[in-house]
Amino acid sequence: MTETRVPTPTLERLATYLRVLLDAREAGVQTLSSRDIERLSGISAAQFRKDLSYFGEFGKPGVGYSTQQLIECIERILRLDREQPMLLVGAGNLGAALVGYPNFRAHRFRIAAVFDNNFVKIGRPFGDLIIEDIARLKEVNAQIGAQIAIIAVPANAAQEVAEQLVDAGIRAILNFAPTSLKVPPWVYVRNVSFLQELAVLSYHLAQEPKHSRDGWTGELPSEPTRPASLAARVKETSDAI
Amino acid sequence: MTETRVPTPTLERLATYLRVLLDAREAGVQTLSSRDIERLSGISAAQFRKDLSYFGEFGKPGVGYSTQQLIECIERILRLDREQPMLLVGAGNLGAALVGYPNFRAHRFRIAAVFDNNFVKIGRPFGDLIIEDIARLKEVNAQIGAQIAIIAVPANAAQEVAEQLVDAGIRAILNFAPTSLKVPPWVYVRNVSFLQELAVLSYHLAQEPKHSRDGWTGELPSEPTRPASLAARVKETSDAI
DNA sequence: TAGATTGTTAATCGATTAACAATC
DNA sequence: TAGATTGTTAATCGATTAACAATC
Repeated sequence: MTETRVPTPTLERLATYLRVLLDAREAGVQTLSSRDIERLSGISAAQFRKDLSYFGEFGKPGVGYSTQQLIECIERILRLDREQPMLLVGAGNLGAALVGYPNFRAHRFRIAAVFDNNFVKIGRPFGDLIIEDIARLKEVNAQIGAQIAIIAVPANAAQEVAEQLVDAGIRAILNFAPTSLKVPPWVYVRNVSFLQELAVLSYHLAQEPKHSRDGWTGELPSEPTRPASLAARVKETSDAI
Repeated sequence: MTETRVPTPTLERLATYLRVLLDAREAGVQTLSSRDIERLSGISAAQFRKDLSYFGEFGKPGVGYSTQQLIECIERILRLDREQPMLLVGAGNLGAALVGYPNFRAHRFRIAAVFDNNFVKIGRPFGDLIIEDIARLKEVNAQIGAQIAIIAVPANAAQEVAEQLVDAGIRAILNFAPTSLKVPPWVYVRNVSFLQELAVLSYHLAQEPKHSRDGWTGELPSEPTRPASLAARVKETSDAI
């Protein structure tokens, strides 16, 4: 692991590689080449190798990468190899979706406590948890020791919440509120904005499609749809995210 | 509007500028300079001017930008100046959060129909809507004419759903399922991955904080917390996102 | 007018892609 | 060994930043 700064896009792609590798392991695949990763992820083989090169050497020339070993390496890099307790602030619809999100557990993320300032909600059950008073944030986190928090409150409350989180020892925040948080330099923030995503989609509707429909055969360039039975698919979708 | 390709980061920032401008208008501010935008958004004045330059000239040298006019221009660029019906697929927790998301309306996004394949859910109310059978997707959208759709189903069902959406005339997809969708070239996809976001946060916990705590006074570099009364704040937070 | 601020150009920075010697 | 595929270097591409003439 050299001391070069790792580009953020590289870190984001690491999570994608991991997903592909986990699928491959599930399917019993022992080894993958960078070309295989390209096919499965849509990210170029060169990009994949360059991304990994920031962290070390993980493959064998002429052979490829051991699925199992690479999974372990990426999990270690991303710190997914240990339990990661998180605080959730905001017991609304979005909070409910996050508490119920099934995929967190597989990556050892766990929402350890949920907070709100609405006295009607405090004390009520919320998934497996009980909604705590936001005023008890620091006190509760003294027990939990979470370093990651999720902000799922309205924009006008988010800055106040962020300051309380920092005071409680949080060092990384996932912010769903549409506002720019001001935090000290040792706290890392990532913003998720549904409106921003939709706005970018919306912009692209205005653009004349550069690619015409002619020539589109319905053939997918690679990785055809998995041959799942209708029954299986029905079962799979039955519980939406 | 020149024919230069607009960088995606520029489009993403446009949504941020708009948010700041709407706040400013709300506060009665008539005019803003690029420096003001920098202070309010955290995005540099040079970046802001460069971003706008892809679309035309909107300011007056020596004066700045008319809040109202710039809002209108950005809304037109992002197509937020008209009603935008959307389809939602997946009536789970996340779908519920999206249907209940209050900020969509302000930007003229509207979830016009929700679909699921779980026959237990079909026909049930979901927010203001009734959950429709996914099999009726094309039929229903023939009425609605939505061009944007949101996928909020599990990963293993997402590709199948995407194909049905494309068949129903959808041209832009916001995908919450952790999988790479294969779609024809005239369909624009954006992915939102909670796990990816958390993984990047998690990585940063491992890094030794380059910025020490020393020298942090709690003073925020700019835009101090709004002076809202406690009562006001309590009211504000009472309904989480 | 003098001061402020724009829009744009040029310089810098950073990320992606292509190519290939090393090596399994 | 011959073929395949890695890790890395150099070339390309694209986005951000800085600087400044134009202009209100």
